[in-house]
Order: sequence, then C-alpha cells, then structure tokens
Amino acid sequence: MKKPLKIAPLTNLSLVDKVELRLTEYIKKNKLKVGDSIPKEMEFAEALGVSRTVVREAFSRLRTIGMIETKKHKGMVLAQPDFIINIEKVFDSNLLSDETLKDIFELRLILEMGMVDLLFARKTEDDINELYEIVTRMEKENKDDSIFSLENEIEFHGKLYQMSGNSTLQRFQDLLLPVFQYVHDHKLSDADNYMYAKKFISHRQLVDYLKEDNLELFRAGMKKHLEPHFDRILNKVTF
Amino acid sequence: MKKPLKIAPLTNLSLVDKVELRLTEYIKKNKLKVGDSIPKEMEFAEALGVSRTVVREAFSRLRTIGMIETKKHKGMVLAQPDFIINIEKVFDSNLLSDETLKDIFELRLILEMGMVDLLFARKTEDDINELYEIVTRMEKENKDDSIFSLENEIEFHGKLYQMSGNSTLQRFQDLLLPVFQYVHDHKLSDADNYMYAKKFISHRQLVDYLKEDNLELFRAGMKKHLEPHFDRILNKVTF
DNA sequence: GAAAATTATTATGTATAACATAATGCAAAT
DNA sequence: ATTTGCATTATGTTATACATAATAATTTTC
Repeated sequence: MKKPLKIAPLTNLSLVDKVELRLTEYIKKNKLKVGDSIPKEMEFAEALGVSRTVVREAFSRLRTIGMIETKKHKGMVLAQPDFIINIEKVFDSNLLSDETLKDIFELRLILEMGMVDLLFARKTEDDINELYEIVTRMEKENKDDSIFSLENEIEFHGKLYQMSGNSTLQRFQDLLLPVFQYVHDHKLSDADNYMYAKKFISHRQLVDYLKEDNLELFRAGMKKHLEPHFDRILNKVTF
Repeated sequence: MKKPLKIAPLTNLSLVDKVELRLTEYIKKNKLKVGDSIPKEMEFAEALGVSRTVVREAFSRLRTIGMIETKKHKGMVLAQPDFIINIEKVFDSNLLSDETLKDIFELRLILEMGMVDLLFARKTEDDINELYEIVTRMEKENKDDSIFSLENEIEFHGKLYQMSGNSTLQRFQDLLLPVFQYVHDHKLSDADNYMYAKKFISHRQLVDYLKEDNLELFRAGMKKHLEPHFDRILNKVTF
C-alpha cells in the first residue's frame, strides 16, 4: 500500500463543468430574474471561446434542473425552478437504496405528525365538512375500518395535507406516497397487518377531534392511527 | 375569442426527449442494477438511428439527475441517484419563489415537530450527554439564551436530527437550514425578534425532558421553543 | 522472469460545419 | 382587414474529425 503524497489534486473539471459554472455565475452576476431572456448559445460560445457543443451541454444541464426553459427555435428564458419535479424523476427510476426508501417511509410519518400544528391553525369549517363526506364514503365502501386500505388513506390524508395550506408539502407528499406504498407492499412483512384492529383510531374519530378543535387529542389520535407503521420501523422491520 | 377546436394536439417531444424516454425504458426493461455498466453512446445511436449528439444529450440529462455516472473515457455505469443533491442545486440558484421559500420555512417547523416520536424511540444516553455538552458550551458563549441565535440553533437542532437516525432527513434539514436563515433574515420583519423572551423554552430544558424520557413535555416544549416562528407564519408575515 | 516502460486500443470529450425546423414579424395577396 | 406566403432567426439535429485519458497488450530493461 503506497502512502499517498500530500499534495492537492488538480481540479479535474471538464470544459462543460467550467462553462456550467460560468453560466450560473453570469446569471447571478447580472441579477437575472425569472422570465428574463438569455442570450443565444453562439454568443456564449464566442465569448467563452468554446464550441457551441459545450455551451449547449451546459445549458442542457441547467434546463434539466429547471433553471431555464427553452422555447423551441426561439430562445431561452430564466425559469422558476421547481424543486419537486427533480425529485420526481429520481423516484421514478426505482434506483433508490433500501436505506433511502426506509428513510422516506419514516419521513411520511414525520410529516404527518408534524403538520398537526399547521393543520389546526388553518383548518376551516368547510374543510372539516369535506372530511366528513370523505369518511362517510369510506365507511360505506369499506365496512371494516380496521383494515388498512391505502387508497382510502390517500384520499383522507391528502385532504389533510391540502388543509395545511403548504403546497410544497402537499406536492412532496404526493411524491412520498408511492414510495410509502411500495415499501409497505414489498419491503414489510404483512404478518402484522391486522393485529392492530383493537387500538386503531378511525378516520372519523380524527375528524371529530378536528371539529372539537382539540389539538392534543388529535395529535395523540394520529399517533395511534399511525402506530402500526411506527411499530414496524421501530421494532421489527428488516429491510 | 375563437372557440378552440376539439382535436388533440400533436405530441411535441423533441428527439432528445424521446431518446431519454427510451433510455430509461431500456434501463428498466433490462433490470439494470446500480453499478451495472451501460453500453457506449455509439451503440445506442446506431440502434436508435439517431446521431451520437442526441444520445449524448439524453445521457447528459440522466447524469444531471444522478441516474448515471460516467468515468471519463471509460464508460458509463448506473449510479445510485441521490435525490437530495438534486434539490441542492435548485436551492443554490436563488430562484425559488417567495411562496416556495415560505413553504420551506414551514417545512422545517413541521419536521422539527414531527420527528419527536422517532427521536424518543432512538435517543441514547450518549446522545443526551452530548446535547448537554452542546448546551453548556452555548450558555457560556451566549449568556442570554432568549436571543435567537441561528448558529447555536444549528448545532443543537442538527444533533437532534442526527439522533433521529434518519440520514435522509438529516441531509434534507441541512438543505433547509440556509433557506430558513435566509427567510428569517430577509423576508421577515425582525421587530418581533425579542418579544418572546419570557415564554422562551431554553435548550437545556428540552434536553432535560429528553433525559426524563417525557415525550409529551418535550413536544410541548419544542412547540414553545419554535413559537416565535410559528407565530410569524400564522399571524403577521407578509412575504 | 518480474517490473517498468512503451504502444495500441477504446470510449468519452471537444470542435466545426452544415442543414432542418419552427416561431416571429413583415410583406404581399385576396 | 384578414389571411397567406416568405424571409429571418435561434434552436434542434446530423456528420465528421480529432483530443484525451483509461485500460490492456506489448516490449524493454534489469
């Protein structure tokens, strides 16, 4: 085993890397705002003394992360980057590690528990009525509320997220749900699926707490409601 | 105003768009795993009947979202996509809308409140001792704990996130913090910065609750601890 | 014969030139 | 005045050639 020399490595950035840095630098230096148009590729190529190929690839990266948009055959404009959309593709790829999947599974529980305060601050009478409608419909379709039904969960909890008034959270949750479902279906033994029937807190009960404006009971109820999931990640799950 | 014709628009995908789809399709169909090597660009170009340029740009996109990695002059391999790193770049761009920034500000509060259950499930004696050390150091450096000091917050709360045992959450939080600071510094009037001194729950108190294993007191304490931030987003903030 | 140096091969990285395509504005036609 | 046709323009795409660095195969050196 050779001892590595104590000398800093040369920066091994490709030309595209450098150009990408220069472009973002350009955008920041010129304080370009969303909607501002960006000079054409050839101008950058000439100004930077590189080929159009390189400039194009650098812009391609910025386009991929949503920083710019190009109108075909027209030009580029600075865009409002959508940080959720970038996550979407990665999630779609099915390449996330089990460790990350487990983290995301937990993240959903964290969000669900953590949003309670916002929820109570922003809930309206209409929201609650709508929740009751959802619950009533659920009860009709599925007599035994103790059975875990993810579809029902989605409608109910989705409404809660919407009520939180945080659309980033809501979209984030939309992303998390498929992962949640996947982990639930494939990564967890479903031997315990039905063992919590007794403790289970119904959706209706949760809405009741909302209506009564009883935050602490709701929080405790939500915790109980999610208990099967919590138990799994805390005790028995081996990924 | 002309009434739009009832006819479906042509799909207007660019060639690169189509190739990108084909590539991800190829990866999924062949059930490629992380670390598997990917055929060279020319093979795809020939097989798809397009130029190498197009294939390169499509791969460039996949590389940008971390789905593949290319060893210079060697070849490409399927990579473990890191969904946090994608968010990072967007956050760096300083182009997020005020609405999104506000959402992220809230998101941090949600996480902080929601992680309590995991925290209590996973905390260790060592963790708590380390927290006491941090708190002691903080108190020495900053006599008046009622003053909101973000640097101290970061060390303390960072430790909490680490204790949660969810590294995705931890990295996510690392991303959120600068945004939180930015919003705090630039988007909120600091007129209210000091008005909460009385109610403020000290960091030490929180650690005490942890040591006593009193989850509910800790949760209530954390809520109080974050109260200034909650009040802002709920009452007075105009972005 | 083994280690070191050389060379060849290979796949990505970069450059250049040309043409295709579609959005735009303006001129021409009805 | 509305539509149609046309020139312009910037991006989209192709083709070709060469540069570069990692790897393997080969030769040289001791």
